[in-house]
Amino acid sequence: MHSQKDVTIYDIAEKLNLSPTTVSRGLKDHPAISKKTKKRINDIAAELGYRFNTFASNLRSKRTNTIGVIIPRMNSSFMSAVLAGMEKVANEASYNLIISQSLESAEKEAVNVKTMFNNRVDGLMVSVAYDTVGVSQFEMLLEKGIPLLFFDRTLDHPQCTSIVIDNYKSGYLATQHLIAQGCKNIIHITGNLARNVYADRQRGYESALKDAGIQTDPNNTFINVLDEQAGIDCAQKILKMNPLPDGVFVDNDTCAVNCMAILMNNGIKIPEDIAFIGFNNDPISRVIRPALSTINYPGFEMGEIAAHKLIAHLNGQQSINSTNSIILRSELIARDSSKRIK
Amino acid sequence: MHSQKDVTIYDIAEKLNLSPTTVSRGLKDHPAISKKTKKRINDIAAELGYRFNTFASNLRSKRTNTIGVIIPRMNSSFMSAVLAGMEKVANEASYNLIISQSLESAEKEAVNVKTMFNNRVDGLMVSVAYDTVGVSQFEMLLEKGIPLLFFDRTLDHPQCTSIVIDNYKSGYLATQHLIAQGCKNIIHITGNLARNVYADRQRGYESALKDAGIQTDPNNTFINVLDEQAGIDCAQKILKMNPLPDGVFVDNDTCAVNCMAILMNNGIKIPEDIAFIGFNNDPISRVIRPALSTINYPGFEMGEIAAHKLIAHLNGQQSINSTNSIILRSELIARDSSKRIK
DNA sequence: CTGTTAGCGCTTTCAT
DNA sequence: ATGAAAGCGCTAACAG
Repeated sequence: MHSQKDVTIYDIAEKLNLSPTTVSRGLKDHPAISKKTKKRINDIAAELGYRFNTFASNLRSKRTNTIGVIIPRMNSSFMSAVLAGMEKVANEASYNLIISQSLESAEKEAVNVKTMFNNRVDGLMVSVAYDTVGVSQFEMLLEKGIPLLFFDRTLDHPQCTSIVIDNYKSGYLATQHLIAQGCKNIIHITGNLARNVYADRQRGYESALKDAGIQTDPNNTFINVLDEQAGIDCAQKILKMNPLPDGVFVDNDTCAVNCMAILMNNGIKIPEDIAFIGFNNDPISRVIRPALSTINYPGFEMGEIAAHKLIAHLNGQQSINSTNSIILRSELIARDSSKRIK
Repeated sequence: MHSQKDVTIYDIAEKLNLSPTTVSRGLKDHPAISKKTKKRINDIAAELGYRFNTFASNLRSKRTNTIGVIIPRMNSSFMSAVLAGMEKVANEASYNLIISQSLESAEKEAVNVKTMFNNRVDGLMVSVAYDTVGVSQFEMLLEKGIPLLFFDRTLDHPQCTSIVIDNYKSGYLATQHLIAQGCKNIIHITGNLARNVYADRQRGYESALKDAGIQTDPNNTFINVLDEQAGIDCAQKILKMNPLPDGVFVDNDTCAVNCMAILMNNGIKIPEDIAFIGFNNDPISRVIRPALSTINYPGFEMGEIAAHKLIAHLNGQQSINSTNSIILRSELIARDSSKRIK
């Protein structure tokens, strides 16, 4: 079923009466090799159908020029933006990216870490799964000195840099905005409070209520996985409330629009009856009617900065550790779903 | 900056007075090794912080258990579903997947193919970029006997299997549905007609019109990249038409909803003035109002089947070639955006 | 059930 | 500007 024998640099060397060393250098565009020799090498390589053997190279050189990325899911425009930012920076520095998904499972995440570890990634960037607990699954990397960086959904570790937005402030601003529109009974739909992003937004939500003299109510915080079904479920839950809330802050745009759709199907007017604000500035927030107010999340920039930090570390220019963490700016985008005051 | 020396199977062997072979087998859960020895090996491995060296293994064994996937973009729910289906099947057969994006660029796609090639993927599954021309960039794989399979956006090659939906029929059904709703002046917003998916849908569109005795008009086919901006641009173009069309068939839901949003902003009523039907059954089609009629695309199933076919080939059970191509069923989902007849 | 030997294809080191 | 020698860590082939 399979291939004939592979062409190696020895085959090329033999054909040209050169050493394998010279061929290796020639193929890598090493400065010490003459232009002419390089051309001969490359011509023969093409003619013989030579292909570079990454495994032999990595085995010998003990480096892979590969950076691992583990994310919960590939499906949001936010994540696409992050990955695009990472890929841009990595490519410019001639690193490859290998990306894997935990599918929000801590277990799969641990397997992915191990695979990345065995694949000798030079460094790893992670946004942790919904239910990840502790950092022990990452210790093997740190013991070997492999730099580990968290972005968006982070874990605390003195040896790790984190790149986040100011989730506390974002939560505060979102809630404050609803209050400014006259909302007094505001629900927060959020995720696992063990995750920094949700915990910080919840704190921001609570602070904003407190600063406005509004009592916080634990029943007004809904915790779920923030997907489409969760949005639908929350809508059902809201419809049963008495009195109805007058404002809803959802930590994810996709979840928010699904929730809105069900409420509107049930005769609720948005923003008149219930004002909405989401999170992420997903493209969906712009096409839905009423357009969804949201918090802009600079994903591309986050990806760029994360990759940049990691590569700076690999080049010995800067260290990965918790003192180098970065908080990016996010901002509120007010659209029709929250505008009750004209 | 980096790590101490790596622990190898030799280190483990020495500690236990075993041969490296036995250790290698023990770590792999080889049946010929006693339970007891296996346990000793694994315990010491854990204690020493041993990590398996994929490169050495791949170099020696000349197989990687890795399947490459190249897709245009990671950002649609359709693609997520395809990848999830592939990953499920691949994992069950203990293959790893490496995924890369062409970002719709034929050039980047060719680079990705080369990288996959150098990484010795056992097989490759590709949905080609928007502007890919010819199959020459894939010839190196075929020459080495590396199986190549196309899905969704395919190329014709006798040695390659393709997994597609019936795009002709889908285009026909979508158009026929609009006609059945009373539309007589129907626009088709589609992509590069060099791509099978768009060419086939366009043929279906034309056949449906013809069968209904409606004259086809080249000006009624809009060709673009089908992203959000394209949807907006198409809306502007439609607004300038006189008379306005009464039906629009868009080959992508995301593009469709953006187009609808602009039209509605300009006072057009959907479906009363213009009926809409999209393609893919993206989640967005369900939350938008009016809900978007669309064509369901069985992405997960497509991913499963593609991976299954490729792995069957690698196991010598079945061959990858054009005679084994598969056409999956897709179906029309009628929602409010096209329902003019009650 | 366990061991010996050799070599996968490359790059590093040291030489010239 | 080029080369010789060695070895990265594993597993296949053969042996017992």
